[in-house]
Amino acid sequence: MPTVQKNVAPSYPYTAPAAPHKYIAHVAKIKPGKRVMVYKKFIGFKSSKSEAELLNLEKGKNGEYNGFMSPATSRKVRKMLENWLKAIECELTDTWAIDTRKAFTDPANHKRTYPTFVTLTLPARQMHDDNFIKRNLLNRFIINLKLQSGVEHYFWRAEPQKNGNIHFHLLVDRWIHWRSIRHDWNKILAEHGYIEAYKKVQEAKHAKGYTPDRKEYFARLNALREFSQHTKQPFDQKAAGVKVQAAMRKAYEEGIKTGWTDPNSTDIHAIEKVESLTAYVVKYVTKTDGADKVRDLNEDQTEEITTTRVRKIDGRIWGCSDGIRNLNHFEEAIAEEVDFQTFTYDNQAFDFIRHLESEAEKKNDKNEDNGVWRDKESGTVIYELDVEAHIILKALFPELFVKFAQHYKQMYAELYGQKPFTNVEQLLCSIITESVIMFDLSDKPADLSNYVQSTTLTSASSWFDPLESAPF
DNA sequence: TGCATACCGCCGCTTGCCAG
DNA sequence: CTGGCAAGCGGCGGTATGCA
Repeated sequence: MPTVQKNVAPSYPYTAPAAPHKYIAHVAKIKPGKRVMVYKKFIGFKSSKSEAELLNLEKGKNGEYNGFMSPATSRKVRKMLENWLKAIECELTDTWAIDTRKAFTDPANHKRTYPTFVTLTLPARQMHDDNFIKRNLLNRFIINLKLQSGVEHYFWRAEPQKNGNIHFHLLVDRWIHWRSIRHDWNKILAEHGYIEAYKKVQEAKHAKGYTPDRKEYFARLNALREFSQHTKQPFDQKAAGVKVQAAMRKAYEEGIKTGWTDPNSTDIHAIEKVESLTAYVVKYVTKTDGADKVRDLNEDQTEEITTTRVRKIDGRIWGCSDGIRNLNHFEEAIAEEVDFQTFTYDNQAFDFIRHLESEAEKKNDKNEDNGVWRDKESGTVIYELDVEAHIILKALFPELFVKFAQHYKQMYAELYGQKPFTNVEQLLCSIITESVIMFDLSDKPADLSNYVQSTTLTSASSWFDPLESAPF
């Protein structure tokens, strides 16, 4: 390996070190959703810091954490969640049938890894500081989920509510009944006085019989509207209003029945399609809370905006299990540069990008970018597709689709232990019947499922790879 | 001995900028 | 747009200490 000086960027024209120095140049990154990205990726040396950058790092030392999620962090979180949820979806839906709805409504699947999105709130005015609540309430709750419900991986996000209370969004990987969640959370709340406080407030409010709260009504209505917007479901305001009123009335009756000891302090969103869930959850948890706005303003404007933004959360604003921290998107080199000579691959990743290019050209909309974002300086291109990337892959580039699918199968195996891949056979079957190109499987055992099950999955190379035998 | 608290090291979250 | 980067620092978690 040639010695490459660290922290010294090569000047251009760059004199490449002696062979075998190389770096991968153009990489196609295929995301779980509708986005495909092509960018240059260096391997072999680190870039240096400019003086301006070093100066800024110096400045950054004095900077205080502002309590908001930075754009950089929200990107990081988005990446984590996208890939985690995709790995679970991949396992749940076997062959990635387009209709994932069935998989998510089938109770049989409730025993498997299954994403559940929970919101935890305080039913009374916050009585402890943020870190106390995270350490003693949220943490306890997560530990309980792990012990009782078999939750393995989780992600949480703390946010201020409009009323100033801290509240949490929690994403876990097991199906859990809402009643169980509410029971557990309320039990923890009771130990810290929140149930007693809630009871007092409610009894005072309804001293003269049922007195619905206007604010609560509109808050609930908005939540419903927001969810249908994100999931692209039609929204009927009247019907939603009736639904909310009924729910509030019912909540009152429940409150009376339980002596206000079982507040609706938790909320679970129904999951019908994981695609919409991912988008919804990611958008929900990576909100920057108007942090960008605050940063863009000059000093005399800042005060005005400051009064309208929600208070800052003390300490950590998000957390997750270690396992999902470093999940990566699927990427494949489409062209490789060795000593700055470009070699173009004759592979499906290359063909796929060429296909996206020609599709973009076909659109030919005036004054439109045709769903393609380009940066001429760097050569980075981002394709916004009309459908999920894997749908195109499955139909037109099966070889690449298998690699993409394997990426998530592998990810799932790493997250949830070594399990027999009972789905690989189905996966292959679906590709073989649906796609134009056939795989040559003649030198593999006839009974694929046995072969696959008897193979341990310690690394990517140790398990069945149909491409190795494919004569491309 | 068992539990609670204190301490401390290290992990990981944060920042803006830049290269690609 | 995305990923990588350095380094401060909050706080997590493991370990030492204190105390009954």
